[in-house]
Amino acid sequence: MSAYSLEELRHSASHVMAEAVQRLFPEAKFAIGPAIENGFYYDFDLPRPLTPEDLEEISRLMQESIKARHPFEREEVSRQEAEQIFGDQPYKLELIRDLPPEEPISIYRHGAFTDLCRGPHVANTGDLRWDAFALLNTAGAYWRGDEKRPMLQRIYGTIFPSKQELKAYLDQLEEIQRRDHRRLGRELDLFSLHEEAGPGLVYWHPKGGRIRTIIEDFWRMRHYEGGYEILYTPHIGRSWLWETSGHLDFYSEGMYAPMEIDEQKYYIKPMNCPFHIMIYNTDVRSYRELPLRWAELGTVYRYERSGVLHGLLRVRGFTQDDAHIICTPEQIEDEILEVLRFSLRLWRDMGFENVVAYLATRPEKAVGEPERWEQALVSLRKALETERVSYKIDEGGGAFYGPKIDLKIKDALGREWQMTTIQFDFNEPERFDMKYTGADGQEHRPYMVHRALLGSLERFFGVLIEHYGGAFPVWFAPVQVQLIPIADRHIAFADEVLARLKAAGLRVEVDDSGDRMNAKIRKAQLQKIPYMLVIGDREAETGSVSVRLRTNENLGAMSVDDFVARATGIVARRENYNL
RNA sequence: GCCCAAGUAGCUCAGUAGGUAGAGCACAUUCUUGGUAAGAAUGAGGUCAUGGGUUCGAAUCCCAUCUUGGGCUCCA
Repeated sequence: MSAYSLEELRHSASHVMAEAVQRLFPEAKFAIGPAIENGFYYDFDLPRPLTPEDLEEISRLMQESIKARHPFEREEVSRQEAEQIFGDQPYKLELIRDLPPEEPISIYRHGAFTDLCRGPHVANTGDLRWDAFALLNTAGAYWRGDEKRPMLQRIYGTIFPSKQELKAYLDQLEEIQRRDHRRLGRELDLFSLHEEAGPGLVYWHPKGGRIRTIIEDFWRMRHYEGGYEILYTPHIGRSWLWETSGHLDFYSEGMYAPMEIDEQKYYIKPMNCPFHIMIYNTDVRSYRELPLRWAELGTVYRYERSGVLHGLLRVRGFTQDDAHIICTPEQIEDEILEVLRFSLRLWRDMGFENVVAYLATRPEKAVGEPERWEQALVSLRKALETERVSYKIDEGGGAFYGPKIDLKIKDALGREWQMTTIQFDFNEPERFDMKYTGADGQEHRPYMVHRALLGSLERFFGVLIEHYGGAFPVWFAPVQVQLIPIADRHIAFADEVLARLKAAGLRVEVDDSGDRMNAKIRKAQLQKIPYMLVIGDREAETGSVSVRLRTNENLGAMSVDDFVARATGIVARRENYNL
């Protein structure tokens, strides 16, 4: 076992990889090669694009270097020496120029390769295991992440202390692929996207629609319980609305181009807030009415750059589970706390237990009085601390119009997804001149908070699919029960069972195809249907059903009533799994 | 938007000295009525992403466009 940290292993492996690339391309220019969360990468400027064969060759050369047991040697050099050593390496020269003058410049050598590097590294390339690393893929990456600077070629790889750990990681990557929502969306017939009909626009199929309905119904129920009212607003609005909100000034790149009707420009909405504000401003508001909590499943369209679209996770048309909370300064702490609680509870109900919060504070350019920012921040921080949510501070990461909490949700594979956002808005209340009359008879500016909990239904659906690997909890499952008559003569009894299960509120289908029972089971199994009820002579005679679970467990025969009691109980308790 | 790769039947994919396309699954019809993850036969199904070009001839070579994938940048 290695005594080195993963970081040391990975950073060292990136040097070994760079050495291999240098052997393959003597004219290569080197940029940077750090260790990252799950591995390492190195960026190169190369004379031609890399091919998969190149990666194999680079792997082979790396193995050679590891087996050759080159020691890593650290040396401190003067700035002048460094500039000489890296005289033909423009990216390294740029890095050297940007190093703070007081910091010593260190270089690391192993074999014939020398790199500008702070270290630390393993003592010897032989401390890396030749069978525990893998080069994963190549990609383009801008020098210093700046899209105006040259595009370099990046190679991603990873290394672990042992072969077993590498294998576990590669297995996990495979599992991620198996759970990919784009793949499951097709296999389970949940949704589709159509390039010919417009990229980034989602089509929900009947089974996806079922799940969406369940989510929406549950969402509405919870919101009414939580003191929200539900709004419906238009999908388009005249340019006046977007000029007033400021979106045309600072967000027009993200909006679909306007259409012209009666010599007026109409824009498809990228956000719901101005519409909610229109409703607020239909009346003179009193502090007695506040807080107002107005929610909408609002479908918006945003122009996302073509390269960023990704399945359901990044789309151009989506439905936000949006809400705006409008309240007085005195109410703000309670309201924020309540939103956070409400959100955490919703996530638990959906089967997500782990959340991490990010608290984003005032950026340099911002609107709104500092006292309001301060009060907002205090209320956000207090809510997180009261609910004992671990959080990180994102200094200056707030929007120009207000501070926010973002919640990242951890899925079954430990991946974090940014879903929930709770944001103050000091911009639009000003622009739309929102007010209320206080107890003092004076006009006041209310606080307004935007919040989207699931984020967008599309994105949430994508994460939900991957979280459960398509095996949805019974209360979500589009088909909960598959009836499997063994032969045609059993269809009549199956139809009877169908009627009884439907009457009990279960989503159930009969497989009356000419397939054999084995094939019917296989189909249901692949569709990840929680319950399969086999119905043959024995069951028809005794009025029972034979219950099989998608976990491959066979519960044997039980009466239809017993099955209904069992299944409806699990649905009512919203249990995540089907046992 | 940028770099690289890819686009052949509904799906997964084969099809390189350029000679008008193939498999498995799915689908349809027929036979089979079978106790816990694939019964059998037959059949239908493709302007090889789109538009140009080279050629006697293009799925195959070249160019452009669109889309998808892996990343980068972006995500007030």
